[in-house]
Amino acid sequence: MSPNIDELARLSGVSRATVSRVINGGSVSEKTRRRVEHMLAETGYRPNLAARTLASGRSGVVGVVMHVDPHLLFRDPYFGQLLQGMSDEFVDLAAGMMLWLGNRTKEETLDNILSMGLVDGVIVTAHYREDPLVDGLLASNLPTVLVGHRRHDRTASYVDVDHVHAADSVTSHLVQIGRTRIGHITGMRGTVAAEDRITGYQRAMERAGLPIDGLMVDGDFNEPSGTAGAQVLLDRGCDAIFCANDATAMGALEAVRARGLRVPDDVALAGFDDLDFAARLDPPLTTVRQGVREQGAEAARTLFQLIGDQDGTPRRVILPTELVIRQSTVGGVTRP
Amino acid sequence: MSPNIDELARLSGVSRATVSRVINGGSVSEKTRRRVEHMLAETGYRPNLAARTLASGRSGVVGVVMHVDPHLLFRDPYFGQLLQGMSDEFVDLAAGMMLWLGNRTKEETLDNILSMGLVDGVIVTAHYREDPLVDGLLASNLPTVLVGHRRHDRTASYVDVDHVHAADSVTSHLVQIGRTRIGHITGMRGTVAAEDRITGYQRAMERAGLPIDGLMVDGDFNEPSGTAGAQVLLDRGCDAIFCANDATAMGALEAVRARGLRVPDDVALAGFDDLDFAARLDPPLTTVRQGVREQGAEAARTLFQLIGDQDGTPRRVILPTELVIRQSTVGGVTRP
DNA sequence: GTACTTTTTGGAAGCGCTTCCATTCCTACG
DNA sequence: CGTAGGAATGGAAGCGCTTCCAAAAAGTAC
Repeated sequence: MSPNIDELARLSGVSRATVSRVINGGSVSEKTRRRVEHMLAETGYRPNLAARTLASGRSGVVGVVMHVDPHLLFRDPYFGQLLQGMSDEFVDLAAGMMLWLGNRTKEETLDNILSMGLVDGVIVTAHYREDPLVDGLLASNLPTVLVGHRRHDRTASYVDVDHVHAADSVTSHLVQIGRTRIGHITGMRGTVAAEDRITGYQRAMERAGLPIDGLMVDGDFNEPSGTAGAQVLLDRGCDAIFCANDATAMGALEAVRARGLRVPDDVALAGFDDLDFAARLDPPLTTVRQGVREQGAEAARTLFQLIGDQDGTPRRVILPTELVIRQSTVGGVTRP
Repeated sequence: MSPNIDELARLSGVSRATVSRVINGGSVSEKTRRRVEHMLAETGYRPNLAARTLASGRSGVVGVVMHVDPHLLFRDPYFGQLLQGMSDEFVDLAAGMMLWLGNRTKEETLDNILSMGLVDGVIVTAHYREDPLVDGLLASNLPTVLVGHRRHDRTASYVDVDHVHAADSVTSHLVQIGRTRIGHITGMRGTVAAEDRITGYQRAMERAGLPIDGLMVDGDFNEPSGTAGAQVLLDRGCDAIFCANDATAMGALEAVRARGLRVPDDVALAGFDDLDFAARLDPPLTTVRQGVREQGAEAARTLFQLIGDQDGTPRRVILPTELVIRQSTVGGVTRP
């Protein structure tokens, strides 16, 4: 169908090697370059990726692995946004993107990815502290960037935010507005995000000299767990609840409402993520903004640096977060 | 790193051709096969995809194109579910999946896909009646399956549901429960789904001899447009509203509530999609179930048939829908 | 045992590209 | 004017695999 490089060489009256140099930026005289480029445009020539990959060892295709429970995956806008951030950046970098979701066991997925060969590197979401898929990827010599990190990955490259610090700052905010019985509904235990946010919460409470016994209940990052958790915490007389994420906070809000309590007067509420809906809740939710799209884009850029470098020096990026204070904690200010 | 096929041939004491036959299922004697397979397992040999693609012209990688406004893409669970359905099936089919989202203009995306070469075929969401990306893909000789279809794609392969019929059946249901002022909040105009659902609505109304003047307002498949649309329709005295999808219905429900009206006593409400939340709404929403995951899986299978067949006979699949009647139209039945 | 099929195997030619190396062509300087 | 040195170019090898074709081996029927 499409002409091949030999045909193009013939048409432009140069050798196949020269055409390749024009395409890949080798040193070619201005005159020849112009001539070949003209022919390139004329024929609409598209290099064959397979041949190119075979010869050069680079495919220009990267993999993204989101091995997540199918029911959770796109319920939480987090993953979609992350994917979009990466996709955007890959387009800029002129790279193709392969995607693996969690259809099988992690071992099978790992095997699929490695069998595929082809990809120059992968980005993988690393949300759990223990994850054989992540371990396998790191063990293979495929350039790998984690989104989220486990403290013990000393040699891994990753992009993440400082969950401990962020959770500390939300909790401290709750302390500063005068709350003393501050509860926490955790995220899914075993995930780095959940555990680190717990650490941040505990740290802030300890510093403030406040007790935390019985004020922490397990959730799972989903709305229903927020409702259930809030019921428990309200029974225990909390005047503030820090929820592990916005979805959980939304659930908690429901429980608070159901008891006829007011937010923030009776109970202050805070979340984490700053998803779109957080600002539209009634009252608007105090939360932590972590630029999810930006994390995706940064992971993509990091992966490319990794692929570009021959020395496999790991690269770690911690992106900033921002405490966004809204009416769910500093109320009174009612919008007209 | 990994051994290549020559090394394997040497180790098993056969020719390179024979190893290839063992891997790809050519005719090989039982004895040799066993010997080679043993060596295959022993070395953990993984064929090089690029070389394979170059030699055979088949990559085993397919593309999925969801060129959708970034803000809409993963807000609506539809796309995520579709993607999961495809991904599941592709894993079964031992195929890799490349993904393109709507980061650029459709023309640029088209060019990206075609430049990539590599993919054996693509699945593309075809939601708009006019779409240069879809046109370009169909014009290229790359095997292409549409999810959703435009009536004029006579030679295209697609997977879709019968929106007209489904919308007709919801509307008829509203008629049967005795409503006479039945409004419709449309989906995003210009999309096939929106237009076809309008047609179904009109058809049912006409058959029932009911007027539709002023009872149709434009929406965009999103929640806010449901709220706005419902306000208009309530002003015009509707006693039932058929919303173009569940998200819109959720918005409409809010508007109805805000006026202190009861569902379904004062206003019956129906949606379309049967997303997870539809059953959990208060009252649970009458809607049309279209198996989105199943659509994705079916599209994947269809694409593989298309790739497998040399004759490019187009394949069209219309998946069934199901009217799911819940308390938002036949109320009174309150759950304990 | 021979002649003829049928099955199994190996040799070799590519698939379309990159890249190393040798050659040719300039340009500039002695 | 001759020649060294650098830039531009072409030739050719090779990336790892599939697949066609012919040769060898193994059956089959007489």
